[in-house]
Amino acid sequence: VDIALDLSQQIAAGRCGPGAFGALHRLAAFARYEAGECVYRSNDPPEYWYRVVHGAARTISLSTDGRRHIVDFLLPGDFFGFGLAHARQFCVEVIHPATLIAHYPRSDSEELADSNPEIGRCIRELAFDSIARLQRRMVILGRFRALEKVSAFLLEMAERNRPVDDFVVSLPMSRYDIADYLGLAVETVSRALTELRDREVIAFRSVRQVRLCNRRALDELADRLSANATRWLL
Amino acid sequence: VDIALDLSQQIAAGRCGPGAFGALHRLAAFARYEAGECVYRSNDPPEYWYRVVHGAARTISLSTDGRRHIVDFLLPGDFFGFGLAHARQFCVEVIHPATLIAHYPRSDSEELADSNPEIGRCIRELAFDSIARLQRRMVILGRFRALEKVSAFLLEMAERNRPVDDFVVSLPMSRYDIADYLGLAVETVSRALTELRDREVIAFRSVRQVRLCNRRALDELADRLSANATRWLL
DNA sequence: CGCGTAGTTGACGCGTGTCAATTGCTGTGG
DNA sequence: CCACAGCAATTGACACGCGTCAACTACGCG
Repeated sequence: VDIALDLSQQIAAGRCGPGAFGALHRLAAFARYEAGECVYRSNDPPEYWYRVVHGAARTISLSTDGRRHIVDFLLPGDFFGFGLAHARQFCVEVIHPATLIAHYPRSDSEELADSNPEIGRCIRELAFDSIARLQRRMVILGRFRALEKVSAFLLEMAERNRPVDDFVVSLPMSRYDIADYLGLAVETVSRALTELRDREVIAFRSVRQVRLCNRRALDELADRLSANATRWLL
Repeated sequence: VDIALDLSQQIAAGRCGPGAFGALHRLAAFARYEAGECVYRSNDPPEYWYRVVHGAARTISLSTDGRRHIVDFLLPGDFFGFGLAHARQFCVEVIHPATLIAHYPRSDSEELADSNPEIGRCIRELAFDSIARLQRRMVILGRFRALEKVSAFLLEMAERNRPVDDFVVSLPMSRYDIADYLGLAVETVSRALTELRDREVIAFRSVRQVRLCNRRALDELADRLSANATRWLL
């Protein structure tokens, strides 16, 4: 386990000093999962907060008729397990082989957050970031056309992959997962991707490695929420 | 301003003692808005946290082509303005006449949260609840059929209206708002509602007051995420 | 009373879900 | 090494739900 790399990742990503995170990290236990394994199921007692160290996982919700919806993808650096203090609504399953996940005992972490303002602030910031990300996803899901959704998805993944490469995005999840994430059918995802390939907006290095050839076109398709919508009255 | 009512609301809804909330409340300034007014716009400096005391508002995102998407409805008791510490992505507009909103200066509140663990924990809980709510909404948006979305929406509103009445839901927002919230066309929302009325699942007391006649049917339509999906392997 | 906006209803076409067939990839065992 | 199984991914054909456009009604306000 490369804790050093791990730590620097966190510090780079967050707004917390190394000292504070050190204290939190001392609470962590690490566990390794294989693809398909369950980190927790709905209704499991909420004993831990978690963080992905390496690999990838998905947060899923199952409806009674068997349909599945993926609520979030969890990539290295992402904390999860926050929202389930009162009722766990979702399961988390690992989707990448040899995924490493840090467990933080909930009550100890809460205490630490109470006694150490820096940690407390840090957790708040993490939660707020989570909210911001979910809200952005909300907008993507609300979009109508499949091409926009898929474009936005690729940009989201590119953004969250930053440490690796800005132009080559690796997709640790299957097309089915992407479909359930975007609320589309697998076939539609596939068609959208080949459409983008034909337009030479993206290219495939392999099935799960996409190169973004024309970022600008992608941005236009995804129609990144215009931060310049300042002049709106009403 | 009925602060007493307001406080008891908070205490009932949250997991925070009255003392802690009192300290937070002493920071609050209150402002009254008319329908259509803007609480903040994207890119405004993030000076405050906010809370709806009375009335209703919407969090919206505008795309460059003019389409609008409603990210969240804000009802009495809801805190907002959390997610924008680093970049404000959304505007918040009031949709109900004479809406009252509490402003909490951000830096003061942060300090208070740092120095008072009870407040800190409280804010965390609020943020976690927010996350849970957003995740549930994510599932609704991911659903395919319009009828399911609208049913789920009605149930969500019923749940958030609890103080008023479990069976009569008042909708402070227009059909257009509902449509933009669910990622549907106005006409589709309208059709779904009349469909539900014809099936005698709901009845209209007025255009914006819905009575839930057959909660069970509504639940089935919305297919509340089965908390009983315990036996899932994979 | 007349205007404007919100809401409903109808007709129609497009996008996407569904079903089915094909191809490609990966791992396993002969 | 190849054969085969099993799954992931793609592609095509078709149906249908929902977005679009348009007309009409209902309600509130000056």
